[in-house]
Amino acid sequence: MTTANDQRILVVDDEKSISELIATSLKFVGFDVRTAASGADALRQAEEFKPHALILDVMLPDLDGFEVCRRLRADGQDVGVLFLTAKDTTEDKIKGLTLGGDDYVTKPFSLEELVARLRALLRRTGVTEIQPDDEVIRFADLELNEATHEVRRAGVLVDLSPTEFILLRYLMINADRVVSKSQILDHVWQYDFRGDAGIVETYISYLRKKIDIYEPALIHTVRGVGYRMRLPAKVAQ
Amino acid sequence: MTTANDQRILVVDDEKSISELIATSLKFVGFDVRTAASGADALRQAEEFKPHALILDVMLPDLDGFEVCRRLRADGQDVGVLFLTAKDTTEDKIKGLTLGGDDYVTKPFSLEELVARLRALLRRTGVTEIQPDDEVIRFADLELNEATHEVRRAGVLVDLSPTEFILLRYLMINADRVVSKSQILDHVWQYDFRGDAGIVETYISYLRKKIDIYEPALIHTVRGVGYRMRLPAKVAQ
DNA sequence: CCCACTTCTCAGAAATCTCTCAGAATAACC
DNA sequence: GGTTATTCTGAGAGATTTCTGAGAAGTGGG
Repeated sequence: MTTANDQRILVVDDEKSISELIATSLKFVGFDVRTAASGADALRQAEEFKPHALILDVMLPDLDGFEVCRRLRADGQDVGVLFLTAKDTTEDKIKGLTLGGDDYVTKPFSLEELVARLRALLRRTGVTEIQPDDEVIRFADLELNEATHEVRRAGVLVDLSPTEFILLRYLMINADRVVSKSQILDHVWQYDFRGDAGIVETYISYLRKKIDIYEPALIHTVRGVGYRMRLPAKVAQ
Repeated sequence: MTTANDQRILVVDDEKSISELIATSLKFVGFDVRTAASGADALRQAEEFKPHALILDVMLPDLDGFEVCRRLRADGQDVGVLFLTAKDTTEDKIKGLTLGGDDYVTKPFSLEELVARLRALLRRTGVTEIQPDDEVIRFADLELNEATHEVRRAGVLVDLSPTEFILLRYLMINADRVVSKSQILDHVWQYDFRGDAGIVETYISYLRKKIDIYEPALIHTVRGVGYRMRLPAKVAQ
């Protein structure tokens, strides 16, 4: 399911908890990951690691992220960059980032969102072969389009809120596998969410009311374990 | 979306931030770009790079842009030139010196505007294969003509301000995809704009009052993500 | 110099989303 | 069948995002 890609990503953040969180997630979905904790370190590692993309905190102890990016490019390294910014980063700093295909995500983020954005960036910067349909995830008669943000069930447009969209994508990516409520919480919600896993139940309920009003139901509860997106048919086990 | 074209553009400006900004944008939309920081440098590079067009600041440390242009032509290089001028450059000066298919853009510019003008120039100077309808962008019953700057909805002429026009063009070029407010800001507004992304909301509102008074509405908000131009309820697929 | 137009800011209204909570429903277990 | 643990779902408070009108400031034409 998680396509083998072997693309190299360099994650740069001085908070180790953050860079490791990201690194773990990215490795899990198949990327080849390294981390750096400072701008200088990032430049050094980029040199030899030749990453396809960077995930780069703009707030670093030495050089800021923009400077790192500038130097890399000056150096001829043509990598896409996904910046991490604090929510209150002034807009003019962020300005101009989306021009070369770069993008930014504000902290705190959800891992699903980060990965989705990273994939979109890799797609744009053309490191990977263009697969036009790459932006559509399908399961049964469910269809989720990343580029247009459209979701259809049996061809009918379904309107989802941002969280519902990310949750559904997570379920679809993990189709046929059981995912626990805490897994969902960890991936779909922002990493600083302090609430209780009960919210997942609420959102599953929202989703069902929007996409499982059609037959057959696709979102199934696995009592005591979590949820699983699947078709009914399966006879045994 | 970004058509492959492989046309060579030489960007000449002594402010590195400007030439890099332009280069990044042009590369992203598929041009083959080089930069030069002085008139002499420009002449040297033009010699070997054989660009299809130049983007040329008129204010250069050594030779001014017009002189560069003159020498290139004297040298037999038949390239189109898009001049960059300060806002207070007298118009006569420019008009007198821009021959044939040349054009000029005043600083600060918006990147969408720059790219559009560059494309128009390439079209005129015939470096590229003629795409007759290239100057009219259509979506549903909306029609935007680059050459005449006319916009029609359902055949009816709609009067737009300059910013509205550029914004609408950006939305139409990206029809069916979601574009974020920062993307819009980066592409449509002048690069020195210091305000916040809220202005995009205001202009979307202006546009809606001018083009979405007709049914069906074409400009749709994707909450939490951005805007998207689309027709309603495409049934299947 | 005035007028028309445009750009941009701001702030309140409207829309929508997030999250909590608590009782109802369901499944599991004895 | 009764009991307990788990999940479902509706209601609602509060937060966030978006929309829009009003007006200040800037620009260019006549």
